Order: sequence, then C-alpha cells, then structure tokens
Amino acid sequence: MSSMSAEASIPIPRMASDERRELVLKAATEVFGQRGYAGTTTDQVAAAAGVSQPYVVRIFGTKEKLFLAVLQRALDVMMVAFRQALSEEPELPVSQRMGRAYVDLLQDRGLLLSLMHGFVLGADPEIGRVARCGFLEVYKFLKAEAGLGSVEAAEFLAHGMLLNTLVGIRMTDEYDTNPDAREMLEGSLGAKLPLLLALDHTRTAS
Amino acid sequence: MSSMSAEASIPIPRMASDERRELVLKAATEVFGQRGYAGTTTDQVAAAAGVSQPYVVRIFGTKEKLFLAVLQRALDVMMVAFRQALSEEPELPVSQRMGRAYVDLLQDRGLLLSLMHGFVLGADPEIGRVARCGFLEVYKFLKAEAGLGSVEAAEFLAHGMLLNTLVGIRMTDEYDTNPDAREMLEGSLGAKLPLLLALDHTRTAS
DNA sequence: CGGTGTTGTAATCGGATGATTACTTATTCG
DNA sequence: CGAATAAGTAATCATCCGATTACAACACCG
Repeated sequence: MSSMSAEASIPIPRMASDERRELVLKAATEVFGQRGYAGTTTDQVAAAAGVSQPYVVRIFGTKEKLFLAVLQRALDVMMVAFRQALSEEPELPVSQRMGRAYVDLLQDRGLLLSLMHGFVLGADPEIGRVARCGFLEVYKFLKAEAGLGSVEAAEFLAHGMLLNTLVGIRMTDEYDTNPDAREMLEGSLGAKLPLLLALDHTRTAS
Repeated sequence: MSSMSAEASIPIPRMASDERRELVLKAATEVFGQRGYAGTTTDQVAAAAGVSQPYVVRIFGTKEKLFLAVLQRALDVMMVAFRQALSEEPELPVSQRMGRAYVDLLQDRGLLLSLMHGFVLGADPEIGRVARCGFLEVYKFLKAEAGLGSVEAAEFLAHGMLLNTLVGIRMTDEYDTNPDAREMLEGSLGAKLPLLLALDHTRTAS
C-alpha cells in the first residue's frame, strides 16, 4: 500500500533544458512584442511559458539577457527565412520573394515587434549594440546576397519598418470600420494585405 | 534690519502653470524618446525638467496621462510643421517639402522617438487609441491637403518610419567607423543625411 | 496688512518586480 | 539500488517607483 501514494501523484513531465529554453524564448518573444522590454515582467513571460518566474531568470541570468536572446533569435530566424526565400521560386523577382518572406515572419508572433522594440532602444548600451549589428547584417545581406542596390535596400527596409509600425499600432483593428485605415493598409501593403488580415482572424478565432 | 534675512534668501522664481506644464512636457518628450514609456520614471522626467517628482505627477495626474500628453503634443507639432511646409516655398515639389519638414522635427529632441514608442504600443488601450488616431490623421492630411495618392502617402510614411528607426537605433554612431552603416544611411536619407548628422554634433558639442 | 489661492517640495507609503535562497522531485548512470 | 546531477518551485528579499499627504513659500487681492 505504500506505493499507492506514489501512483496517486501523476508524475510531472520534465523537459530537456534546450527545449525548455526554446519554449520560454518563444513565449518571451510574444510578450516582449506586445509590451516592450521595460513593460514586460519576467512573471508574465513565465506565465506565458507555463513555468515559474524564478526559473526563467535562472535560465537566462537576467531579464536583459533574456531580451537580448529574444532579439538574437529573431534576427537568426529572419536571416534563415530570407536565405530560404532566395533559394526558392527563382522565377519570381527577388524583391517579391523577400517581401513575402518578411510578411511570413508575422506567423512567429511578436518576432517583428520584439525587434522593433529593440530598434528604438538604441540608447541602451547592450540592446543598442545587438540591434545595430543585426540591422546592419540584414542590410549587408540585401546587398551582397539578394543583389539589391543601396537605394533598393533602403526601400525594402523602409517598407519593412512601415509594416512593423502598422502591426504594432494595430491598424488592422480599424480595417472593418474605418475607410481611411482600410485605404492606407491597401496602399501600404498591396497584395500582402490579406496575409496580415488573416493573422488577426486566427487570433480572434482561437 | 529685519528685512536682511529676507534679502539673504534668494527668492525662488515661480512660473505660470502653463509655462511649467510646457517645460515638463518638453523634458518628458526627451526622456520618453530615449527610454520608452515603461522604461521612463517620473523621477527622470522631473530631474530633466528641474522640478520635483511629485509635481510632475500632480500636473498630469498619472504617468500614463503624461505620456498621452507627450504623444498629443508631438502629433500637434508635426501637423503644424507639415501645414507650414505646404504653405511655404511653393516652387519645390510637395514630397520634398514634406520630407524636409519631417527631418526638421528631429530638432525637437525625442519627438519622433516618443511617437515611435507610442506606435509600437498599440496593444495598450489608451496609448493605442491615440497612436492610431494620430497616425490616421497624418495619412488623411497627406491625401487631402498635400494631394498625395494612397501609394505615395504610404511611401512617405515608410520612409518616415525608417528614419525613426535609424534614429532610434542610433545608426549614426557608426557613420564614421562602419562603411556599411555609412552606405546605408546615404542610401536611406540621400540629401537629408547631413541634417541628421548635424544633430549628433550639436549634442556632442554641447 | 492679512487671508486666500497657487506654486512647489519633503517625506513617506504601498505595491510591483527582478533576483536569491533553499528546497523538492525526477532522471541518469555506475 | 543509490548516489549524483539536473529540472523545477515556493518563499522571500531588497529595491524601485508611482502616488499620496502634509507642509512651505510666494503672489494676488480686498
């Protein structure tokens, strides 16, 4: 009978630290994307990841290191997506493939917004360094691998920053009710607008 | 001789509440622009404005209301600048005048960055409302008053968001040492780059 | 004068939050 | 097995920060 108590308590599944780290990183990306670096608490990240608050700080050391890891992961994911987009569907123009790959990054919730939050915190020594380095990495890729000129690359980046802003400001919330918002979204995104609108539906429908 | 003690203590200059409010608002714009909404303390704003911390919260009620006032002021200043740019130098093309007016807003330290911080906090009910409304106001102006088409307006906004990002990420810090950064800044800003570089010099020289 | 409203501060409070410590439970391996 | 290692948490701490309160000094006005 002494074994009954052991059977009554369901064994809590453990996880390899690598998997757990990745899981927390994804959860942190979502929360940081919505609330920004300073506006996010380690407790909110922990809740989103389904672990305790002390555990997320033990995995990453400090909240700042966690945010830096989120930024680095976002940049890595982006570069992988860009390189894959370059290698596929060679019949389409480069700019179109890159734009499509960029919009597809919205599937990874909070990824582009976490980056954006990092970009506007350039005054912070650590965050600024990673942000500048990552931004320049993208620019170098656009020129050296995607074959864009410096003005074309700037144009691509400009549209990317506008997309980030429109997502961050939640302009799609006004799409159904505000004709101006609708028109602006269409003028800004063109054929890529449906991809953005579809995202909101998956969120509200879940 | 009883008046001597009164003469010894230098009378502290008072200020009309309107002036003081404006002064705090400008100081808050600078600090919020550098550190974001959640990353800024009311104490930092107070120090920048040269008043006590309880006073800045008494003027505005709460920190959030202060940030909303900063956003509203930034939007107002921007619209005034745009309208003035439209009415002056009619020999130049509209887009050039608007772009120039936008870059000139960098003179008001933190103004564009505070806006940017507001834009990426669209998930916040209050901040999001003001940010969306202000952004749409600009778009409507570009179409109705500046006479741009929806795609041209989006193009203008895109370059604005890229400028905001480059300022926020402090890309100009790398201008002298990093050839890639130099090239990207030139490709992004073109003739407006000197205006941006001049700003940093005024800051480091002060 | 003197009293009344306004500008402004010092002191302090209470809640939030990042981090630390100590402990528990599972897994791995000789 | 059983000891060692790793995954994970509960409890708690110390600090920060927005807000409140109570008070001080000055201006205006009768």
